[in-house]
Amino acid sequence: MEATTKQFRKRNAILECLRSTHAHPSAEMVHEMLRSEHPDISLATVYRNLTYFKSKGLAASVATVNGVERFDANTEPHVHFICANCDAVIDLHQIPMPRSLDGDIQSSTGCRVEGCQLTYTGLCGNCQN
Amino acid sequence: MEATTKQFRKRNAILECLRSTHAHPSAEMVHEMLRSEHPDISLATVYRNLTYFKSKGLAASVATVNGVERFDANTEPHVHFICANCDAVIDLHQIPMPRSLDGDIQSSTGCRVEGCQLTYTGLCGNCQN
DNA sequence: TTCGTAAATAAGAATCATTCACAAATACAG
DNA sequence: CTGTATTTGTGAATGATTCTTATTTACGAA
Repeated sequence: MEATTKQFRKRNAILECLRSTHAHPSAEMVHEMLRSEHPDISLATVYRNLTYFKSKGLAASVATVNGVERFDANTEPHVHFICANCDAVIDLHQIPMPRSLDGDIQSSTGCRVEGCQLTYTGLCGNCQN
Repeated sequence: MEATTKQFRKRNAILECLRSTHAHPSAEMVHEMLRSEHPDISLATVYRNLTYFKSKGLAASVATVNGVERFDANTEPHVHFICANCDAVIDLHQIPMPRSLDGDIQSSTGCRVEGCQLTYTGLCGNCQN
């Protein structure tokens, strides 16, 4: 059975947790989410595996909010909105990534563009009262 | 005379330092730059005043590179390039801020857009070897 | 000037997120 | 079953940033 063989290997649990949410959790949040099912999981294990997933292209860090890194299992580049009040990180799938000027950047500055991050800030619906 | 009255008030020195560069320095870098002229300046003073300048709209933090906050005295929103190798933060004045879809974001998600950060990553000219 | 008060600072301790070191537990090949 | 490589928990270490406190400096009023 699947279930019995993964008494161990919390790595899977961490990735599944990341994949199960669109909240772009921090390491701390992932740890908290897993504590009910894996009461003995260590915060270091969460950090260790998040770093590992990043290196394998299975996860990405999408922002640093108040000094805390936020992760996403969706590694397709996409745009985010960050609420200045509640620190929510929200996907904005409807906004395109502005990559059409990469060539201009290269020719005018010599910089070779490999990635791009577009992040809007403001107040989310809930925090506008 | 101006010069004599500012034997003290390192606050001015910090702001002038920030205004004199386009390197988007970290607090540590500002501290380092000022140490020749103000040998006794404290790192806490640099942090304190950078926070103060942000609150007064005289400076902005433009990015977090490897966990380190980077500052700019140019508070006009503009686009940046961050070199993945040398951590340089470079202005890209030729790229426009993508703000034309703010209304779409508001209507489709309820999020009220107040700011925006567009950051490209890759290798700067020097680091391409 | 001299005093009193408010603002700014230095120094170092405290905090917080993240990483590291290492020993114990687990997986897995032979 | 045995030996080796991987994964993990624990707690210590690190590094950036903030806080505390006493000191210094600025500056207005008497």
